[in-house]
Amino acid sequence: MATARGRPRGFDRDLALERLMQVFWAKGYEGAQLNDLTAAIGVKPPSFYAAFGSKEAAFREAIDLYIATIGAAPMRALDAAATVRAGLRAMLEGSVEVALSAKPGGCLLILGVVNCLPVNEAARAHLLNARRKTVALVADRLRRGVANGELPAGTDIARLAAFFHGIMQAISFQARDGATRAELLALIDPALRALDPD
Amino acid sequence: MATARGRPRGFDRDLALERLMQVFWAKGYEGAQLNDLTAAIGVKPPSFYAAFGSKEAAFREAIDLYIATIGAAPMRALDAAATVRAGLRAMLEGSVEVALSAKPGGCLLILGVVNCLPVNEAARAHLLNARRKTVALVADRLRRGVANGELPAGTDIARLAAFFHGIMQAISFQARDGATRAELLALIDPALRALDPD
DNA sequence: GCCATTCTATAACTTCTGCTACAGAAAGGT
DNA sequence: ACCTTTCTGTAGCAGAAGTTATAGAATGGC
Repeated sequence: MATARGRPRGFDRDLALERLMQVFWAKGYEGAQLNDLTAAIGVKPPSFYAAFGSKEAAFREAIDLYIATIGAAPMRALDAAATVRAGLRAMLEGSVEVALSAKPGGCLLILGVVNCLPVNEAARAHLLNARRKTVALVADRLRRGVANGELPAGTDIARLAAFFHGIMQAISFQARDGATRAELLALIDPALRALDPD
Repeated sequence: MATARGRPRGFDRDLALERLMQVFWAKGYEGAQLNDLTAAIGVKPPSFYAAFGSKEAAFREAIDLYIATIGAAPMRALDAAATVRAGLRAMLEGSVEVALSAKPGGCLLILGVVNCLPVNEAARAHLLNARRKTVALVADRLRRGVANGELPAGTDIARLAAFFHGIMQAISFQARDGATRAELLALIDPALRALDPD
């Protein structure tokens, strides 16, 4: 083990990353300015760059942290439930809680970069990739439902996965627009009708 | 009628506004830089400012034009159809066409400003207001459906209106993420299940 | 022809962006 | 004690953002 050389860092990097995540969550990638980021850590730019490399690298780390912590709960709920329907309901209810747990609300993976300058296309691509993984997890759960006979054999997995991901996007967007918990939860029942037999 | 005094404008203001709308549509409010806007008209900044006042004023005009032209078609289709179900289907299909009719896709009212700097909060508020009007139009159509007996008397109008607006948001987001026409249209049938009787 | 009026282009301004050169401070190695 | 290594704050970089002062060009009115 190489012992720590040089002057030790004056702040907790893990805690700092958590705060960076909060700032990116609240303001989006481009809306989060270096001022906001460094102020949230209580540190000057050189320390920020020494610890995280660049704004984009910090964003990627923040995204990974978000996926591992905040975003993981709804997807775990999806898998843990006994039935597909209960799993999707739990996932969507979890998404509502996530969307309300920060101001101004919504999912970082969905809202973090929507429009961006060409310079920041890489950050957008990183989020797009994360969203695709979300859809894949929903598809996996649906596939399990077909395998164990809960859903009919001819079920269009991709279509339903995209649909329920669409409901998550709607929850995020409406939370960002100031919807209440009751309003967001009210989106779930109509959506679950998509599982009804023909 | 006061006759035109002074040097006449060297470009067609209406055509220019249409091009500004296209740029805002493609890049969003903050993503559309003055460079892009003036280049799209073929004009230098002072002419832009003489004609439109400011970037934000131009955006508001572009939004109004979008609502009156592009955005009006789905809402007209909603009203023109014989039944609520057919109207909602036509509205959503129209939204798909709108979302695919420009690159990189999606609705200007939904995606034009998502994250923004505090300075640009007014532009965001302008779009938020336009979205509320969309929801109100859907609610009106649902109310007509209750009035003529097509929907049950106890129907939760606000809930369903928010839900179908959520589907429009999902269409916009997924179009922006590169979904095909078939994928976007596949969101509609599951959504219309929300109208099924209990 | 000359005036007032209005549009246009050149060129710049102010402000802010992400980022960094520099010098000093705080630690371990020897 | 001294060197190396690494973090820290001050101060400022180059570039781009939206916007505008200025001077010139093009029209109608008289």
